[in-house]
Amino acid sequence: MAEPPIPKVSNPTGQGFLPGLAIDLVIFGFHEGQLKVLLLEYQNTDLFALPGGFIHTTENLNDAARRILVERTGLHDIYLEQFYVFGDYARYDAAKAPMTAIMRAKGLTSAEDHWLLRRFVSIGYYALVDFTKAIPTPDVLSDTCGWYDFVKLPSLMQDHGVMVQKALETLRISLDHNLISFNRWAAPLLPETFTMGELQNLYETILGQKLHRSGFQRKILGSEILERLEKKYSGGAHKAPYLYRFTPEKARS
Amino acid sequence: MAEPPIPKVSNPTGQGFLPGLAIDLVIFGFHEGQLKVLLLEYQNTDLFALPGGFIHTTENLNDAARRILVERTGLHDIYLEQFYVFGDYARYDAAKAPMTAIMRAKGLTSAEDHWLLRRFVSIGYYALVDFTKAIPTPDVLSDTCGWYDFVKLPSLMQDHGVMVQKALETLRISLDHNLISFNRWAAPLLPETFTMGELQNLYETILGQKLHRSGFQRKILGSEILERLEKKYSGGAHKAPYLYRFTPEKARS
DNA sequence: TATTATTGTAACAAATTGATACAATAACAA
DNA sequence: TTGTTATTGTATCAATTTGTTACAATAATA
Repeated sequence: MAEPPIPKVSNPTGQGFLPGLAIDLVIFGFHEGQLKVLLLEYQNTDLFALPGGFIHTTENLNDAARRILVERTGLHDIYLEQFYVFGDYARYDAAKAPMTAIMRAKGLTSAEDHWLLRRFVSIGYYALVDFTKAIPTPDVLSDTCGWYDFVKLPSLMQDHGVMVQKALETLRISLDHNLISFNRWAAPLLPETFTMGELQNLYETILGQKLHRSGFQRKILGSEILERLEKKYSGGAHKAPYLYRFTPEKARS
Repeated sequence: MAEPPIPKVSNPTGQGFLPGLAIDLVIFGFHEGQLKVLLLEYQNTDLFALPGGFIHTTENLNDAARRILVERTGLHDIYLEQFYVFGDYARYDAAKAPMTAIMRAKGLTSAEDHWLLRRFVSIGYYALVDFTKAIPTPDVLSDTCGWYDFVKLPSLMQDHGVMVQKALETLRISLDHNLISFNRWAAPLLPETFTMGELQNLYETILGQKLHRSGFQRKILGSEILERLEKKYSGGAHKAPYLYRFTPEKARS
């Protein structure tokens, strides 16, 4: 984040950006059994899209992903991970109509050779946060920026639907591996301390299937990523569950 | 592979290519317990490098990877898979010296603003073949193109060493999943029919560790990817092993 | 007809996972 | 106080998978 963001609207030649290369973000949101995806709507269009953007000419790719997240959604300090590059030529044609509409809505000339209408290869990054803690704000290009239920996503621009699917596959495969990273930043998936039930609910929501309570507890406790704290008196008419927290980095082997 | 390859040497502006975007290939070669990597040496330099190249403006990314493989190594019909995008800005500086040397060796002007000296983001693809069946031929840019033992790789240009490491990690994690794909093309890792021992040797070489014979057999037979054929009379003073082949696609569930 | 090397598989132990059961409570209601 | 209820932590046992060892089968060769 070395450079100030270049206002995109007043950048008719795409100067300062790596040409032909974009980043798109699939930000999954979780809370109490719900899975959502962060989408934005371009002004005066009916198009839903993933937040995306371009890479500054002197910027690391991973830094660009983080910057784009901030600029387009207002969210910051979120753990992002690469998952795939989308580079079919057919993306180009698929992008023309929606991009022209977006530009027209913005009052931009949609000259045939405008840089935004050229072919782009897009690098996909994904993240997972608590959507009640990550309140997005639309940027200057977007009407809205908000959370949409995964089970009833609106249809998305271009190949963004494919991106979401591929990101979810990656997330499911690597949930164990990335859980702590996802949780260490702003908008963590779980509060500082949480119950085993809350953690299991997170797993079940992401994986889209029920897990056996006993086996889950055994697996998680066996992995030694958790530290048990005092009990939580929830007010419910039942035994109070223990609270846990992720073992601080320094204390792990 | 719609377009004829553009001779790179006589392309002083990089026309016809997506700017700033490259593909680099980590081609692993296996044979009888040895693991190798395909490297090339640029003319009149001491630089070893991964085969790489650029993407035509109307070409699918995955097609570009296959074309680059053919153009730079002469190998064709090999299953390639994306594994990571290398996009740190520091790659830029790291590339300057070697690229200048390569260009000078080629008699090219190394003007500061030459397109090859600009910043590139590189998409990594990897593959796994039998290096005795995949005989590479150097292209017009390279002195040599050949197989190098993984355990004593020469030091590589720019961040190509990091790429090899990352590719191997990916290969190890997804060997089960991609084995049949790697084997279905030219230069398959195993002959049409092979013994269980040969398959186990492949696994041990890629994973870099010994596996228990009994357990390996159980796992592989249990996965039902193999069909047992007649025995192989090897000439050795011992019981003849069965031959196997991968179950043809159509016969699998 | 032994000998040797290697293979296929059985056999058993050890470890992991799946399923069920049950004791231990917080809160609440009688 | 004393049930009642819901939920948690864990024990228990079964089922499955994995790790290890053992052994019979058997080509080539001496």
